[in-house]
Amino acid sequence: MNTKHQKISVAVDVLLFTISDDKLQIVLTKRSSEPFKDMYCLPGVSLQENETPEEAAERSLRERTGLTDIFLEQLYTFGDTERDPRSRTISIAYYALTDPDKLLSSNLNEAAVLMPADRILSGRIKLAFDHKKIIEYGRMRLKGKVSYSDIAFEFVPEDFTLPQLQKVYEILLGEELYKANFRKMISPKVEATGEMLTGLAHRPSRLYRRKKARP
Amino acid sequence: MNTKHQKISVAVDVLLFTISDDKLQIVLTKRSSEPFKDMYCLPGVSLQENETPEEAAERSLRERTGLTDIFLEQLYTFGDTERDPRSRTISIAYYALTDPDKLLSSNLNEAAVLMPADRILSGRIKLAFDHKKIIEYGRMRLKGKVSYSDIAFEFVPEDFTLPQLQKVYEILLGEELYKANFRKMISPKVEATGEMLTGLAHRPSRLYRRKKARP
DNA sequence: TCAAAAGTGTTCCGAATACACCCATGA
DNA sequence: TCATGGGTGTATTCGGAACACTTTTGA
Repeated sequence: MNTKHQKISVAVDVLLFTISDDKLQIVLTKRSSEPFKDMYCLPGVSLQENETPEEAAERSLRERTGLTDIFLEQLYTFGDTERDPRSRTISIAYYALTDPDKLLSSNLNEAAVLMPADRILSGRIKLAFDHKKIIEYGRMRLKGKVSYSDIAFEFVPEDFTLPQLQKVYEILLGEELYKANFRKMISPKVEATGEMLTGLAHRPSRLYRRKKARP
Repeated sequence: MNTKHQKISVAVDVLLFTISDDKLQIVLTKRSSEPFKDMYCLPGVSLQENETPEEAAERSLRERTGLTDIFLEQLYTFGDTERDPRSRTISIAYYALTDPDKLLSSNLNEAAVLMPADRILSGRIKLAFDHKKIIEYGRMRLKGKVSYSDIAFEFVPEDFTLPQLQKVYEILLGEELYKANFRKMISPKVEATGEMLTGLAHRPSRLYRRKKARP
């Protein structure tokens, strides 16, 4: 805080993950103006003088997807000097997680779409700015966090079956898991609701709920 | 990126950890002007238009401690609206690690001091801005990373003994470790130099070096 | 009655924990 | 010769990986 006291633009971009269609998906919006007109990018806002970065991220989420009160965490701050061709802009990136039911039931802005993460990461879809880099970083973080935290629960509804939850873990980790071992690992964290999920051409599965306290 | 395109001040603050005197220590500088005149704070600079946040962090390190080429990683971006009483300023915080020998042999700026982390975290030393919060966050990250990465090596010289390295682990983790088990855990990561550290009133200890490749 | 997926008990293995002991030096 | 800390082998425990099996439904 001793050199020239410059002011620069600060964006807050949100990387909203969900899992639907057995794939990890990301919410993107289409740019309506230059630069990168008509290309997809992450939903973002410009940080206002009177709001915190987290509030800006919540605002971005609310405006684009109608979602509130979902998992939201700061990801990383991207500050390459050339990342925005208009003017020097840094981006404080956040990532958010939601189960797809919440996403579809809320009023998803017409300009927002769901895109499979694989399609973006394989480079088949080009994104504006350095947003592909942000997604790569977020994908890594997500994978890293699965094993030592409970973020996987953010992708399923309040009541879920263990096979559903196992599928979420498998998608996030990118590998198949053994059913018996997965259940042993997860069982201290969940409790049966007593309900069943029926209607499929095989044995019905119990519904579970995330266990609250840890006494 | 659709609301008012405001510009705000961006600081880059560096949390430089080292271990000396068997304690985790942090480099602080004393503020020479208002606000918070004469209080300690983290060394920081104002992000310039033509540099990345990482470059700014390196610049701050170089100016205050003369250190270059040490471990440096982005920590978190702090953006409370009231964190700087002068004007809206966000801080991109980085943390850096070094062994104390490098720190002392380099020209430590006269305004910079080493302060034990405990004294700051216990609240006995008041810091300017929200820098205590930054340190709390950095301390957590440091502790979290010890177990699943090799950051502990950053705190010892190139050649070190296993008891020295064990002490580093113990300080970072805040708990004592069993010698035999620590050695089994660490041995795949180190190789003996063949040298010994002698001169103490007990059996000399072998010197080790960090193993490079992982074939 | 059979395919399909849910659900469970048991063995196996390796890594982390705990324990017990020996070794080399300076004073 | 002994206090001090360096250094090492072995038993034990625990959790994850792997395996084998039973159960319940719709078609």
